[in-house]
Amino acid sequence: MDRDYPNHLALSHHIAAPARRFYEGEMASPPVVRFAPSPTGRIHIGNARTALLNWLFARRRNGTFILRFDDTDPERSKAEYADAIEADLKWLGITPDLVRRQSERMAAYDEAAARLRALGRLYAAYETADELDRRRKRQQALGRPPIYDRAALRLSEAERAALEASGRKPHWRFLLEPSIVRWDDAVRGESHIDCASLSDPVLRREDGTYLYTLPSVVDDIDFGITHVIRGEDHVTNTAVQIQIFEALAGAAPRFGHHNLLTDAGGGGLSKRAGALSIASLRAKGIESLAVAALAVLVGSAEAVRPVDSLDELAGLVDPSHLSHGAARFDEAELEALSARTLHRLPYAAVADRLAALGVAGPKAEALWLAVRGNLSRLDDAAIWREVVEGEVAPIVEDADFLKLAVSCAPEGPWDQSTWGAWTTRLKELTGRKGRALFHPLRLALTGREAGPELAVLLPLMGRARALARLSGQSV
RNA sequence: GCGCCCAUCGUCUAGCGGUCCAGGACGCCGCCCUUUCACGGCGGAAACGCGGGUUCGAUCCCCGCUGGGCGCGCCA
Repeated sequence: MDRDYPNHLALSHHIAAPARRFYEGEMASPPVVRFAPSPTGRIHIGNARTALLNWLFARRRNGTFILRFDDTDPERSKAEYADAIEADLKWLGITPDLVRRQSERMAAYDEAAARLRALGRLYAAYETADELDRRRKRQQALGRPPIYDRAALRLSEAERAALEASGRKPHWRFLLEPSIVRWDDAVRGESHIDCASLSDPVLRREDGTYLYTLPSVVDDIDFGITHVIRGEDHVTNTAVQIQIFEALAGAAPRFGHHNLLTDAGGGGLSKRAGALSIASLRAKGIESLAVAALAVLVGSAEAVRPVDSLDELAGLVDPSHLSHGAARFDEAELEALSARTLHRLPYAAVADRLAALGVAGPKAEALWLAVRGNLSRLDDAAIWREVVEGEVAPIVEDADFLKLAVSCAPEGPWDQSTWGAWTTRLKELTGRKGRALFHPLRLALTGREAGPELAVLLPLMGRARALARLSGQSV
């Protein structure tokens, strides 16, 4: 890093000093990563994958995770979206160590732009957006790559003066060196991009505002980012950014580009981002732990499986174990994983959420353990609370049989062996077995076709309630 | 159109020239727990895109084709 680069914009006490060092071979100090969404909408499963990969990476290595809002586009950025994104991340279990906004750091970008200009790497260009658009289309039509021709560099002083005199304001482009930029990608290994095939990127608009590229690099430098983990839609940007990093700081952080997700049909995800928004998954009652697990495990060498915590998940995630091709994200698989996640959650992990559903008190844990294996969403625990201690309208399929069941009901108190003894007696009395024996009882006792084992439900339900329901009473 | 990346069971993948008549996970099917639905346990079916090379020998290396993802913005 340049010695003379001003340090005053760097994060001070928030981040341990060693974290400011850029990546150098094997990691010596805890990493600093960032997730940098633009607050122009809610996040979907694809964004969540990036956020989680960063968070889990930092978490496992005692690193720092920064949430950085790339809100340089004042037209589209909204504070409400930023808040919503933070809420979505929190639901996933991600709490940033630091939150920053690019809109608050204009001075730093001005300073960096001035340095690039002094270095001869930033030049004024006067084409209008329309002109550039037409030019691109013409190049495409001719079968040529749509690359900026650097006409601005060939302007004479007189031409430039005339343009300025006519009121034209320039936008500013970064002068790319025509080299092949190489880096060792944390996911994809040795990578390279030929910058001769790229346009000089516009860093600053004619109105003085910045595009994503420069602020991103400046922030990565000033915040001491050691690893940039992002989607592979950014690989081409990497070449450009490495050149800017080198111009500004002498070195670039380590990059890792994870594979992208497609929808169940194999198409790009952005089109149906709404359907797979974190908010919608949450509204459907999907477990956040399942969303997190599938988001980072799919498309990796690790088997998709339920986890008990994000820490456990962190142990399963490694950038080098991600595959390089797009992977399918199937919502049906998510729902199945969510159910399996639920089936193993200990009471302590869900006590608060259960209490909010009205499942609390001394019997709450026993109820949870009795029903969790049967749930596909946690909210359904409330149904079984109703069955066990609330009111249920029994379904009477065979009144005579139920009457017989009442007449031979064991005396209390009931325990887990009660059900077996009771049904064995009924079998002897009627010769019934299988579905004919159990189905009418389940229907009357719970009002439902399916559910947890009655042997465990019965003691929780109690003798009086059970007998009343078998008699057709709603209790 | 040009560039980058990818190509193994339905899906996510392991495989890094002989160890593969290809391993795991989910899903599916069957059996068991149970004399019910579900949960759980056990077992089974199921794949190397196509065509050329290289090699004694290709899933693994090279080329082409096909298919797919991404990029080529005064978006991020």
